[in-house]
Amino acid sequence: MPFAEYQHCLCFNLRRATRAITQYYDHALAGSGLRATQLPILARLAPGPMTMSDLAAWLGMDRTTLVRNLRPLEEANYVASAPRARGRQLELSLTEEGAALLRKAYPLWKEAQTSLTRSLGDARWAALIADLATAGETISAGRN
Amino acid sequence: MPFAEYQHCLCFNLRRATRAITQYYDHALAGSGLRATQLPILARLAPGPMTMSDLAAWLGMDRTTLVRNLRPLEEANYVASAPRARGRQLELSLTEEGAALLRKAYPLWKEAQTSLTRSLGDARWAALIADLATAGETISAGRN
DNA sequence: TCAATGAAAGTGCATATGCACACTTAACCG
DNA sequence: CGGTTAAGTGTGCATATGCACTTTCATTGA
Repeated sequence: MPFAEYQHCLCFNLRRATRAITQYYDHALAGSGLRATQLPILARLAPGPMTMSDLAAWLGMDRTTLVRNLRPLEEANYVASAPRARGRQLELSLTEEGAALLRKAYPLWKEAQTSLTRSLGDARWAALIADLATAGETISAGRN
Repeated sequence: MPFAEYQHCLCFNLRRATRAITQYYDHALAGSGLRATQLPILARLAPGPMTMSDLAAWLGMDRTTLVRNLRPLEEANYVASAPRARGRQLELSLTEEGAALLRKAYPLWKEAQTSLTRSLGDARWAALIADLATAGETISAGRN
């Protein structure tokens, strides 16, 4: 009976850890009105506008997922979208409210980030993230 | 301007990697009719029945999330639920169809697992998963 | 010029996730 | 015996995720 082997599923173990850590950041950010999943979107737009497709590629998520994830951010006026000259491209930009929210969330995020970093130490976290990136590149290379 | 710091958010990097790896397993399992998220549920029930709460705790997910995740599995008759004598407890068990599906999915899962394992090697994956478990325990300990 | 092509964005569907809250019932207690 | 408490489960809401398919529009080519 090979069922015990499923317990070592890398996908499952990763998802379980990600659930726990996402909750941790969500609780830390609770007072800010931002979720852990929304913060990277705003942060990536802070240096300057981007198109929808480029932002989705950078975030490593399906383009159509980003369409929905942006909706509450646009309704709250944290992100603005405007058509660009070329083709149907949309230019997404951070509004002043969005920038203000990022500044407000920063200490909450920083506290969670620092505290979680301490659990393993900088070096091991860096290695872990680098390893995950390596694995991610390996499997996307396999699609070519 | 501290916005560049957000790029190193552990939560974001974990979530991005998890998205990629979940897709990888989902594609590998495509022919089986099972998703990467459903496989651990069936696998955990294979050795014997469990209650809803115990299963949710083992999976490390919110109990109410499990209620929904079980719905398609019950409708497809892979999992059966029956009330138990004590309290309102529900006893969840794998049906014969569920067990058959697990057997069918095994080679597909095994191929994905083996292939992904090769990307870093056994040792580094084991260390990575162990580190994530350590971090997870640290942050849940902080809630007491 | 106009049809074909291709790029960019959006929709419908199904599942995944967790919080706040409600419901049900067994056990416990006066 | 009746009221309270605690445990176990389910619902409503909002967001997260990706696939198949559609829509829109600029560019390319005959």
